[in-house]
Amino acid sequence: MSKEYNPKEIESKWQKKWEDDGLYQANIDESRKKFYALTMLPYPSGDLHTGHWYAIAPSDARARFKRMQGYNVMFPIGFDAFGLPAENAAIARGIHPREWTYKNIQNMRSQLKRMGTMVDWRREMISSDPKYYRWTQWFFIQLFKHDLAYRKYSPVDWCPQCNTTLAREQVHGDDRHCERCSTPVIKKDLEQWFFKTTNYADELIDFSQIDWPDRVKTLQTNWVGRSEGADVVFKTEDGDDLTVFTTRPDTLWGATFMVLAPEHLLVDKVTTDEQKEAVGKYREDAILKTEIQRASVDKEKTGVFTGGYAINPVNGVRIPIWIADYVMMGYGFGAIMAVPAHDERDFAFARQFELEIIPVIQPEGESFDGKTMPEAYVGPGLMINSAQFNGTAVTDDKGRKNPGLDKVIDWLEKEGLGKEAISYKLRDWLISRQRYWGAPIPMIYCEDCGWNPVPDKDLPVVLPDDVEWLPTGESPLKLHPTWKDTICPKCGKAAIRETDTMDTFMCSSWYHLRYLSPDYDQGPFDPKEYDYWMPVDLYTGGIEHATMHLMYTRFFHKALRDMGVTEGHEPMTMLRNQGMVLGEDGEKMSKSRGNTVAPDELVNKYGADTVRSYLMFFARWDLGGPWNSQGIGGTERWLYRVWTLYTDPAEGSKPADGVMRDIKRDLHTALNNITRDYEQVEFNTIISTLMELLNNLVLAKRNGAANSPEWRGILETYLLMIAPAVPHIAEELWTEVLGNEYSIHTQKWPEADTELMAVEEITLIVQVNGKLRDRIVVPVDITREDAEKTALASPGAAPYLEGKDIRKVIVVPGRLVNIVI
RNA sequence: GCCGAAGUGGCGGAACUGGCAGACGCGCGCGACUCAAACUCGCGUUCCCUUGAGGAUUGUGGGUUCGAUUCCCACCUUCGGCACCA
Repeated sequence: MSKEYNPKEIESKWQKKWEDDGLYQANIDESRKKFYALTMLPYPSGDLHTGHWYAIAPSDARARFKRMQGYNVMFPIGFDAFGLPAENAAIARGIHPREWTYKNIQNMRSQLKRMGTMVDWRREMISSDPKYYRWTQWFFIQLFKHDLAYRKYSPVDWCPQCNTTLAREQVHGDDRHCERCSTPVIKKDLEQWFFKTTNYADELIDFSQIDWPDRVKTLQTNWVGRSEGADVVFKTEDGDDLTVFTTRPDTLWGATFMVLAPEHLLVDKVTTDEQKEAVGKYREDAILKTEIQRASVDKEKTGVFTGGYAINPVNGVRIPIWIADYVMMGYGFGAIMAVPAHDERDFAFARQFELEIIPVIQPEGESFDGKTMPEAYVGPGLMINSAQFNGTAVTDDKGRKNPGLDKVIDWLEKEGLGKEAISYKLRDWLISRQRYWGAPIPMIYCEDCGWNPVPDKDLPVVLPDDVEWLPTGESPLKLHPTWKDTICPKCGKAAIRETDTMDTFMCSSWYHLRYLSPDYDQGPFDPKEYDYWMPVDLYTGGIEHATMHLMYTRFFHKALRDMGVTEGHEPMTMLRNQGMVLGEDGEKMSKSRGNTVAPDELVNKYGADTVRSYLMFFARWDLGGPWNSQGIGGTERWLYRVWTLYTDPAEGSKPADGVMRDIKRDLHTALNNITRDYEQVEFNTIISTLMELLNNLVLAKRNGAANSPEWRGILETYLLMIAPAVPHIAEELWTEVLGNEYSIHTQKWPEADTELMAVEEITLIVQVNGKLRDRIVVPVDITREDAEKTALASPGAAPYLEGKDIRKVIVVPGRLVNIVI
């Protein structure tokens, strides 16, 4: 048999057979350990692009590896099918978003199948299906009933391009642009639905139960932005409470003025008649500025004195109240105590407006003078000018760990002047969207009864088909003549529906639960399936969702736990991120740049196995990198050479001396390394090890190995090793060439034999002063003494030793001898 | 400014306990095959020079060590995130 390798033919043949046989169906099997492998679901944008392949194909290889290891593996896929592009296509081209979406899904589904994945298609979910979003809506209602969803009127981020509000997480970069369309967002005052993500701030930064990349953990930790400190109650001269949050209560004695955000509620009250005009003007300017864009960091501080004064509760000192836009209404209380001696921003402000600066922390050997200090001092030291606390040590530590803070907070609490407090940058999740193509928020507003959820029996609240998709800034559902009219579920009187839809991140927060039982109608998922499959054992996807999807889904599970829906509170035990495949020019792939690589064309040209293995091989998976259209020839050649190895007749007669021993050692060493690399989700070295091993196999064959009775076993093991990465060629060679029983993908992953890995001889490295001088082949079990003797006498080292005193000889058994002179 | 990741040949990258730097692949060079080319196969390929039992070399500079890509300190560059967060 010496058939040519024809990937096109064998790939479609096996894909069909695998599907017909249901080879990859994942069913509960209590006798086997489960493994839930999950990759982030794609948005059905029309075509599967290289990024999809990069995310899915190596993840599929990893899932196949776990399957061969004996795990019952579920590797599902679905579509994140709600979202703006569908609606924009409707506006631009007059196609219904549903039609556009489902056509794309159909296309992408067949593209996905050409990849040769082990996806169990019976478990597919589509988030825009009513049978799916019925449960998205049900979850919303559960959150509402448990006080985790609420409605609030507040200034919110609005994307003028997408014509909808956004969550804080979906506003990116220093120009505060929309995550989807990159248009800078503006502020609007609107009443919107929020989820109480802030309830879980502390839990969200606890990663003790999960194995996630440090990068993601850091991003989420920074996003939550926990600060420890104290709330301190100042009084205005009128006697109103003016509470501030501070991380530095130890510097309270150095507070020489206060600053309110321009929007702060007390501004009007504290402002004196003389200052009214200036304050009013500043406020107007500040509000305008927020509309355009709030201040860059390095600009000069601006602000206005209100004319009012506050009393510092720790020492009774009267200090002026200013307003300035460097204080944000959205954080803490929208008001600060300013300690210019020990805060850079307050310092800059004080110098700008010639306000008093009183140092209250001083390192030993220094003597600060508020009038001459060149900058704020933020380091450790001893408290001064602070009454009974003088001499208390202040360190660099945050919160209670810092002795100065600890003592002052205790004292504040005892005196009733303030209390320990923690502040977060995390905001509640704004989920209302003024768009059509999303899950309707299942709430009804009645003049008498207020907001009530749609009764369970009326779910899903179905999206009507007959709407106009005009980008008006109002939800298209609102403009529908009848859809919003309904009756109040409480009193039965005429009422209206919520016409906004949900953020699509709501849909993707729980999709991994729907795969468990996509057709289940007694609840969002079948508890039996949940108990068996959850949690996700390995989740793979891009890092761009670190502070969006990956945070939302963790929030979701913590909320589900508190609502009694599930027990687990971490959805994904292990997370690994892939990088991005860039264009050959090193830039992000985009149609407008013309540097995209179409996976369909690659598959036509090379076959799926070559594309799969090249994606695993060409870069570190977690980093990604530029595509190289020449490089793919390397994995193509590898597979052709694999084919030749199995189909060309044996050479020579008998294996030469040591050939079989050497090739078995190579085989098992490679197996050992590949097993480890799969476990560690490091794909590039898997392929390079397989290539290297093939080179050795070719060599061994040339030296007669193919005439050994052991050769067949070696060939079988090699096929098992390549099977997860290149499933088609492995199956073809396994069944059609070796004539083994179908299917290779139900075979067991081989185990590395450590005895066969052992070597009898090693190359002893001889160094003189750490420099390589010789290599000598010696028995592996050579004694220290013999190794030393051999090294000292070695021809490479001897000349360097002549006439020198040998000070020391380091012998590392099995590795090297270092002679120090 | 703060937080994080990464810097190794012409390129992607490897080196998994501190012990042979450059595995594997691309590219390139030479050779075989061919009328010729492509494919394929074989050999070579870190750099430098005064070409040898030579020297240098993992972003830069220091340190620890018999020995450092690996550990420590300082700095530089690139990328990502946050950004007046009190």
